[in-house]
Amino acid sequence: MKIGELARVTGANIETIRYYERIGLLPEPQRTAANYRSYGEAHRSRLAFVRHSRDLGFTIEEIRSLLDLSDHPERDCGEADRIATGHLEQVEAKIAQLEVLRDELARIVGRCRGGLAGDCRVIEALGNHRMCESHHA
Amino acid sequence: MKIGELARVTGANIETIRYYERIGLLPEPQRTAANYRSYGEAHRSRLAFVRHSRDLGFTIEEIRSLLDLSDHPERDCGEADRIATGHLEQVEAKIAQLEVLRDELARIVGRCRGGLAGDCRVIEALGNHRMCESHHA
DNA sequence: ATGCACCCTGTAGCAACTACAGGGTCAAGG
DNA sequence: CCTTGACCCTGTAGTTGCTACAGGGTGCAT
Repeated sequence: MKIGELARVTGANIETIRYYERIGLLPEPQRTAANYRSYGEAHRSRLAFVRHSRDLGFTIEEIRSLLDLSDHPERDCGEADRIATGHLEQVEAKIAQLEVLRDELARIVGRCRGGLAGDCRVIEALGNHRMCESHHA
Repeated sequence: MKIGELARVTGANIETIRYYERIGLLPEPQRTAANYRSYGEAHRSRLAFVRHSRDLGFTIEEIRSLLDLSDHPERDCGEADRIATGHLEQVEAKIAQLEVLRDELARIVGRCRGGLAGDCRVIEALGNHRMCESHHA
């Protein structure tokens, strides 16, 4: 299959596929006589792994390690679990941080009663951290 | 006050302050005889506004608009409210998205019972979206 | 032969910084 | 007087994970 079809079946963008190849996440595929990239099932599956991991928020470097484990079935699974657990913790931390922001923003937005910028509570609050209830980031 | 002191009192990084000046968020300050930047209270307050807004997750362009309103007290406050409300909605959307990821990750991580990578449920799940319960991003 | 969809390489851009390299300034201590 | 150290300057390149060209080639149908 050519790159366009691989893009269609995986939902990835063509440029992204070439980018993954360039940074070594995907192996260089064979080429047709016309120098077109030619992919098989192994490539499709590897790209699906990468896209799925990216959708779950793993970084490229984390995915590199996960793929490496996947390529060496004799290794210990603990590393994969460690990466995933670490990532889960980061996601949880990010959620917690965004919730603080959300509450602070909601408080600020709720103060607007319309009128002129000079009297605006929103702008005033942005200039003055002491008006905040919590110590967001 | 010189740039180092401004950085200390606002918690911003020196390079970031110069960056804000370069992109026009902060006005060019006066210079001392030695060509050092020299800041006053107006700069401090403007930088505090910027840092606070960034901490709340506003983009540089949103902050540019907010600063513009702050510089024109006779304008309507509605624009500030519109920006803040829009941003709040984005934060809420991001939280919702991360919560889906978190649940999916927790499910994947929970499957690991140790052992070899070849049998690893974590790696298997990453390669296979059909094992997911929800349609995360 | 010409239009069109597809493919190629290589480079530049995005956000919002951060990190140098390579230099100047200034006050205190020996 | 000289050096050491802390500070400041400009300008450029790197970060992450793509995305968007520019400028060209290929392959098939009309």
